[in-house]
Amino acid sequence: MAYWLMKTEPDECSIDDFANAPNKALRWDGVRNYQARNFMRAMATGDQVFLYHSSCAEIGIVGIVEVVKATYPDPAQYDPESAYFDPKSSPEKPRWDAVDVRFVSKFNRVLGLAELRTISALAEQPLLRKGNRLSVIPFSTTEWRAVVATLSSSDSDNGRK
DNA sequence: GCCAACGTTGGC
DNA sequence: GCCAACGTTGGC
Repeated sequence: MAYWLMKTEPDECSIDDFANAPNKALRWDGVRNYQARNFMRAMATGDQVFLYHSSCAEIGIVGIVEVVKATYPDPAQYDPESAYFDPKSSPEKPRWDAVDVRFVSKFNRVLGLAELRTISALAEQPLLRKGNRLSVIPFSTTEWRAVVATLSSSDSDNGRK
C-alpha cells in the first residue's frame, strides 16, 4: 500500500463532500498536469490519501480518503462542456486519467501549513517547497506516520472523529 | 489583489 | 532544441 496527498480547493470539493457521502466512491478528475497524472497512474486500490485544502481560509491537511478504483481515462477530457475538456484528447488517445476515492476520516482540526513545516520528517516534502504546484504528491511511510503522529499527540481522540 | 514560481505553448 | 511569452497555481 502506498501513501499520497491530493490538493483540492474546498469551494470545489472539500473533505465534507466526502464525509457527507461516507460510502460513496467519488471520481477524482480534472488533473491536467503530467507529473500529477503519472503519480495517479501509480495508485492502487487501498492506497491512502491525505486531503489538502488549498487556496482557502484554512490551508492544510484536513483528512484521509482512500483509492477504491485505480486509474482510468477521465471522461471529462472528451466533454466540450466541461472545464476540463482537452481538444487534443480522444477516446482512442486519452491523455488524462481519473481515480475513484472514498471517505476514510476527517481530522478534528486542520493541520495547517505552518505546523506542517515544523514536522522534521517533512523537511524534504515537495508539498512544502516554495513554489510547489503539484496537486498529487507521494508520501513515504515515514512522512505519513509523522503527520498522523502529530495529530495524535495533540489530541485525546487520536486525531480523528 | 499581489506576486513568485512553475508548466506549457509556439515561433524561430 | 531553445527560450520568451503567457496562463495558472497558490500563499499571503
